[in-house]
Amino acid sequence: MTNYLKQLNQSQMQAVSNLQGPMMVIAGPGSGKTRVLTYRIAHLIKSGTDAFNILALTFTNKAAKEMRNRIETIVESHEAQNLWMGTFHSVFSKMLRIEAEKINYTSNFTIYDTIDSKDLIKSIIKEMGLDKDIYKTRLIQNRISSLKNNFIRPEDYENSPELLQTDKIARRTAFGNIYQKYMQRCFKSCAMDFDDLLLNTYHLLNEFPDVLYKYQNKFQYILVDEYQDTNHVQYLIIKKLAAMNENICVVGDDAQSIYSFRGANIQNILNFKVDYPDFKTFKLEQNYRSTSNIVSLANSLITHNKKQIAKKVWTKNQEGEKTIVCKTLNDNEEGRIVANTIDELHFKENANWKDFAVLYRTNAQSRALEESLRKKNITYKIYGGLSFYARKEVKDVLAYFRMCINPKDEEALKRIINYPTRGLGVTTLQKLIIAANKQDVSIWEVISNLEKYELKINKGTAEKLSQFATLINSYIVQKDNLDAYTLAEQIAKTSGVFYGLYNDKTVEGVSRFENLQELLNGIKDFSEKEGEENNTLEYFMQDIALLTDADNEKEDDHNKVILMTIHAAKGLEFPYIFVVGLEENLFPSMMAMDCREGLEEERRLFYVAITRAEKRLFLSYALSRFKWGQYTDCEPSRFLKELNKTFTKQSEIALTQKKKNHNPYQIFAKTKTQKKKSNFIPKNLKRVSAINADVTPTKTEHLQVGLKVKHSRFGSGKILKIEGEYANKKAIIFFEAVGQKMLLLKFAKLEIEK
DNA sequence: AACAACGGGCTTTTT
DNA sequence: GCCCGTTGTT
Repeated sequence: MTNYLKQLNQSQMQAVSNLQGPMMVIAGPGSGKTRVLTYRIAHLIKSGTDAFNILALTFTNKAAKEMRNRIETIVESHEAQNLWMGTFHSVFSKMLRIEAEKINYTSNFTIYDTIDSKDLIKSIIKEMGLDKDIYKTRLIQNRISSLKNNFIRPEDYENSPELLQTDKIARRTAFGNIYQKYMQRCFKSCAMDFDDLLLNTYHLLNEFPDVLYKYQNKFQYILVDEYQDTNHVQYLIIKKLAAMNENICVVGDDAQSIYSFRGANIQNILNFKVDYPDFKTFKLEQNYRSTSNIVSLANSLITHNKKQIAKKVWTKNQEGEKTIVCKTLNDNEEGRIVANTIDELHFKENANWKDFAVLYRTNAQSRALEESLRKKNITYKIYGGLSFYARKEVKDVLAYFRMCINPKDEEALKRIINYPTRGLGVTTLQKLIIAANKQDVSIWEVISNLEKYELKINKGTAEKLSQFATLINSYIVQKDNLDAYTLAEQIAKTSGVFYGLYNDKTVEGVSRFENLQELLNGIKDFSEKEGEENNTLEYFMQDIALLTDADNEKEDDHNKVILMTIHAAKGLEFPYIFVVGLEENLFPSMMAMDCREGLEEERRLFYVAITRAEKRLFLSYALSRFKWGQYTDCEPSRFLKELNKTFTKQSEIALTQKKKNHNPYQIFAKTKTQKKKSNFIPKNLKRVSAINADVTPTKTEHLQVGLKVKHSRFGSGKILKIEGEYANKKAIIFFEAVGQKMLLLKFAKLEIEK
């Protein structure tokens, strides 16, 4: 047995070493799921499998990257670079670029992001002369996406009386028409949206037996992470690919399924049993992440779900502190308390900023938190929200790049045809679109051959259009000869975009210009990093198309408090977790509450949130929250009642909002014992917190410079200096083990050594 | 074509 | 409250 296998427990070991045949690993939170996946892949490679023959599908690109690095370390070779590993979207877009011709695409196809696809749907609705209040873009977009994820194409839709009836009732009879037109327009633009990447992959494997055969042979071993969050099309793809060898290993946790809105389907777990009757199941139930209090708390919550696979998550870890549940007046106070507690823990427990994460249900909640953190000078980073590449100015420049890689890209063209202004306004664009639709060609085709398409435009406009075409063509000619940065810089400057933004001296304008600079810097890094073969703009665009903010981490972001939605926190872990906004209609969300499935998913989401915590967990809710421009009263979340009270501690609220010099530390908890013990602290300096509630403050009177002391964590040390008074009394101590530290004495629990 | 003024809707969650 | 899109004005 090789050395690296010794680092696994028995169930992990079994899951890693069972290489052949279909298998499912049910892995509780913190049970070493990623470990199993990485070691399993490493073990496959070590056992002689060619990395080229392994397909590993992960939930995020970041996870794939980290796993690849870890595998490389274990197998001690660069073999891991040959793995096909990444998200469904990135792996299959790679496959689609190779096989594009088969499905009548070209390999330079554009990937439309949500904004592109929204814009396209909007213009289709407008062109069709439909009422935009009945045909709401967002709704249509979601419906199209959901149909695609369930492998219902426009023709399937038209053949489904059920679906037709739904839209008939909603008076959206033109939906099928929109759906069809949307698909056609994407195709004509040589573009795929996120869902198309999956849909077309399945289409490719389904319609072309030779392609299927090729990849079935190639992927002798298939691994799927977060299997509980795969959707129907993803399921179909995996099933196809695995059909020949049946060496498929899926890993997941039904209790952590939180993406049903994206088409994720627990049914896939049940289907697995039908498709591979002789499959093996492995359960990873020992939690290595959290204290036993946190594990027990999470277990007490999830038992309220009816639908789940039986398993018992347990831990050998120490008991730890109880979870604190905190009632607050409003969202601002909630933010303030979170910020204060983080600040205090940062100091008291010598924690790094990056050890903290604040999790919330909706992105909108980040605002109050941000304000509080900023006031306390706590360095933080928000994940989610508007991604860098989604910013208008960035998208505008990228549209030029997209045009020179794929000039058929309609959404890119619409963005830049009159940016910067060149006298080609809406009227001209409308004429172009009508002509293009009529002849079933791309807009670019029309612009490139104006005389052929008999447009009713005047000579001046025709001249401007041909100038525009010449400009784009001049970029296209250069695209294969120049590296990404040189070309990008040239486009930015010669198109006039660069100077347009440069001359805008408003606050927003300056910020936009900075973003453009940042984009160019990013491209520069890319050009320098990649080899000469791969440093073209085309490769850069492929690289960024499927990136999320999480993949885009900057160096200086590494030690910051993290703010994100619970969805974004999936798969992550932090020593200190704050879950905020535990209120009815917010968490559980209003949208999800009316059906059992929805509510159970919200509960799983809360389960995910709780189980992110390693050491300490804080839950809070507000009595009032600023919503839609006014304060709304809130009720505590039903989930709080479901938690077993043995593992929580209610923090008493002192509604001191109106008091002058009110110190929020007092709010977090003021237990009765605390009041007694803290008598010697003058009132105005009383700084007490819940996290500290049952700690007796050190008698600081006897401490003086030169004394030898002992600290519970840092060991023996010598006091170098004492400063501050009363509760703020601090000592600089030199510890033999860890060096010099400044400690606030009331927290430090120092013992005097003789 | 560009800008100001106004009104409506919005909050789930994301590749 | 804020963003977005629409309308009206020059």
